[in-house]
Amino acid sequence: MNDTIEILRTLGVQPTPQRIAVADYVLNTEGHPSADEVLARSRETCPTISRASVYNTLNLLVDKGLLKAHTLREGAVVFDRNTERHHHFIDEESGEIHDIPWEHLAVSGGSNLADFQIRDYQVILRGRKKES
Amino acid sequence: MNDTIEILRTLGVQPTPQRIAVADYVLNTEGHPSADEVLARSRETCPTISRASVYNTLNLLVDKGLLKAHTLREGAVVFDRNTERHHHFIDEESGEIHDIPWEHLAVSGGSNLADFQIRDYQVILRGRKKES
DNA sequence: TACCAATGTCAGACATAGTCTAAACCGCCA
DNA sequence: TGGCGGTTTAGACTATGTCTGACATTGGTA
Repeated sequence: MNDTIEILRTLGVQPTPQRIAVADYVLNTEGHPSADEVLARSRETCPTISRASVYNTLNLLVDKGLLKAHTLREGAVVFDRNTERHHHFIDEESGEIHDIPWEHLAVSGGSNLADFQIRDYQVILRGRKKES
Repeated sequence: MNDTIEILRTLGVQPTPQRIAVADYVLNTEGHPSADEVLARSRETCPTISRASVYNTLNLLVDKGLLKAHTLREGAVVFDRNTERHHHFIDEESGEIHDIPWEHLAVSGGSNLADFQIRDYQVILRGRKKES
């Protein structure tokens, strides 16, 4: 919470209660929430926050590089506090999205893609998470 | 066109003018059109077709396995007549989506993912297509 | 302290993707 | 002719996301 305020200040962003509520949740979750989920969670600590402020803050954090937006789900963008390169596993039953560390998979054969300048890539896996 | 009618019949689907217009376009394009693009193109041959019929037909073709739906673009699902396994390259300037043949890339390291039952996967590449 | 400009927030309007519904329509068969 | 499925249609509806213009808050300056 105090950390969150500090982070916002470091970015040169005024730490308003609304921004703190959004950042505090979204930067401290392992999940991949949609804007709607962020809105709901932010209202727990800042009940009057509006949809517009949530979108503003999320887009701000993406611009500042603290957050990544992925279009992994149908219908809604999800936000990911993990900004390092990584892959994604999507559980087709629960809809849950799990991060897969970059080192866990290797992609080879890029030399076949001479026509393309590749700036970024990731593997998207789908299936079911085993009970654990 | 006659082929398209035959394909629909084989699926046990009544070949109506609307379905023919949709299928004829979407099964014969190399691109990755959104529902909206399919609507516009279908109206060239069937001017009265409605949005609902386009969605109905597209979903029908997906159910029947003739088409795949991908959430690669923000805001809209795209349809892909290529139902074989393959990867995707997304041109970040033009937004164009290109198919990458399955054999052109290899993904290794799946043994690190013991917690997951993987049913399907693909590599998503982003960057710029070189002039050719 | 008082003021002002800049910055933020808010509700609601708007745009767009997609689904659903109820009525009309069509081809077929009696 | 009349009826019966299956199909299409316009429009209502939902949801995600952006935009706008009014209002609130903040920080700086005197």
